Amino acid sequence: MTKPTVVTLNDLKVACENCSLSRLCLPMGLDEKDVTRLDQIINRTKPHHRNDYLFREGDTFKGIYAVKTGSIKTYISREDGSDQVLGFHLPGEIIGLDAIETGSHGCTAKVLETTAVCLIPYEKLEKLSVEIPSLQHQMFRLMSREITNESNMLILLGKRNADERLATFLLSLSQRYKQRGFSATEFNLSMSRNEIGNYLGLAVETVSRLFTRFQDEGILKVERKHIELLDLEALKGICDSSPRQNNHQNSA
Amino acid sequence: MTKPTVVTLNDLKVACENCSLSRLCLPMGLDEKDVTRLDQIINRTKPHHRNDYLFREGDTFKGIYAVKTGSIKTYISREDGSDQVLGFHLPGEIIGLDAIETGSHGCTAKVLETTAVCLIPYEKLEKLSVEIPSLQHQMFRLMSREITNESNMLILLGKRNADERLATFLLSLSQRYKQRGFSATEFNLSMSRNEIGNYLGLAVETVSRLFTRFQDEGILKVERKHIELLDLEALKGICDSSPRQNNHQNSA
DNA sequence: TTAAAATATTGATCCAGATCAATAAAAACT
DNA sequence: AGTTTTTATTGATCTGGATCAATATTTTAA
Repeated sequence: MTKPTVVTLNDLKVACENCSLSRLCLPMGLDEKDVTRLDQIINRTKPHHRNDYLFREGDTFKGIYAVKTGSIKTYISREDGSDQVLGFHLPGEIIGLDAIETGSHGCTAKVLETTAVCLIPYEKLEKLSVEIPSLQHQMFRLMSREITNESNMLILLGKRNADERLATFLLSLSQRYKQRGFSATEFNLSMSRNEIGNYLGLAVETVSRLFTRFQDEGILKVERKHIELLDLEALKGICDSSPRQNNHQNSA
Repeated sequence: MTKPTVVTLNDLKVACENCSLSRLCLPMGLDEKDVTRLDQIINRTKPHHRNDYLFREGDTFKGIYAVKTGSIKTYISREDGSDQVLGFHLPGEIIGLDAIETGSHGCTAKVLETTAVCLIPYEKLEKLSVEIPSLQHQMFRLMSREITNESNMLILLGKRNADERLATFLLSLSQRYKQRGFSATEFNLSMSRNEIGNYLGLAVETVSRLFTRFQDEGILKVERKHIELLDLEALKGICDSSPRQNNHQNSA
């Protein structure tokens, strides 16, 4: 509490130990002293604005980013102009872990709304992880979670129909907002219908029609970007409904 | 070279330093001394046979597995009996990284053909990674690569048509076999058509028809599980062909 | 060796969701 | 305020690949 270290007002605004997200973010599980050490390697910049790039495909990898406020989308472009949205990233989430192996970014990170991020320089982070076992532990956990998240998306894209995809997407946002202390049932979408469709492997028209239908069915209320989830149970029901793709593979 | 340590014949057969895969696997980038330390925590078991499980969904996470010989599939089951194959794993590849965060396995690993694996107990590995920075480095790299691989699958499932999916799959196998010193153009599929279809988000009938068509077009020769790739360039052409999904999102 | 079960192939039909098209409504410029 | 551009909605049509169905082949069991 009464640390003797001199901190400026500016530092106070941004330090991990004063950040409400630290229990979700990289500092999770670190003790006070170690958080301070981590803090010292982190670069904070002024807020980024809509359509800014945090990094682009092919950029040299400098470090991973933690979202503080706002939201980010990551996507991969193909030469023919088609994109694949890989994810939407909310406060407390980490971006850029896929670039560690190759040393350059394999996707582009674009700002969806005014957003503040922390840049954690990777080389320093790796050195510090050797010195702070709990930091290494947390890095392994974060990367492991990322792998699990992507596996879940593979199921979504490989096996689920349009209804299930959108319902799962909305519930995911709901849960993540809730974890962050926001309403689980009322929020604004920072991404367009097009981006949602792209992420979910659906055409924009399909997304639009689904929103309309879900609203007609009383499951939610949608007006432009504003969403109100009226029946979470119904949404959950949609997520794991139809038994399609009954492949008995080798049930041995 | 002339290490004074006493090793039994059995040890010799299996130690990382005598394993031809070490340049692909966990020991990559470690010096001789560190490989020996890593070796000491690794458990080797007798070969597993077709349809054995390495671990099942929900099992307590003990450690990660490195495939030595043979092949493994990982998949997630749903209560309704439908599965999603997450991957096929060849020698030198690591399985189980997704379980680090939760402490229990989120997918099942099933043996496709007689297979030898190394089990690397996770707690010991984490401790050792603090002591051996190059091991921590390699772990970060491996996990990062896993994230990249899964991103690539997301594109495949989200945006590519059936032809592109199968062509990409075959080329991936080709490259991975080549890296491991096997033929890039002739190999046996250890998985069924059903499993391929499941992995690629296609019906088994579609996979079967594609094999037939690719053969008719002179791109490959297929007989049951045996594949001969006759025209790698044609396959590559199929992988990045059609410009579908021309979404101009926000081209800002 | 034969029987039963699993796996693969091929053909016919169907449908969820893509694509095409038109309009409406916001947002961004001027 | 008006004009252009982007984004969203709704309807009509089309199609890639799923599903259904029948048969053939291979593997496993007995």
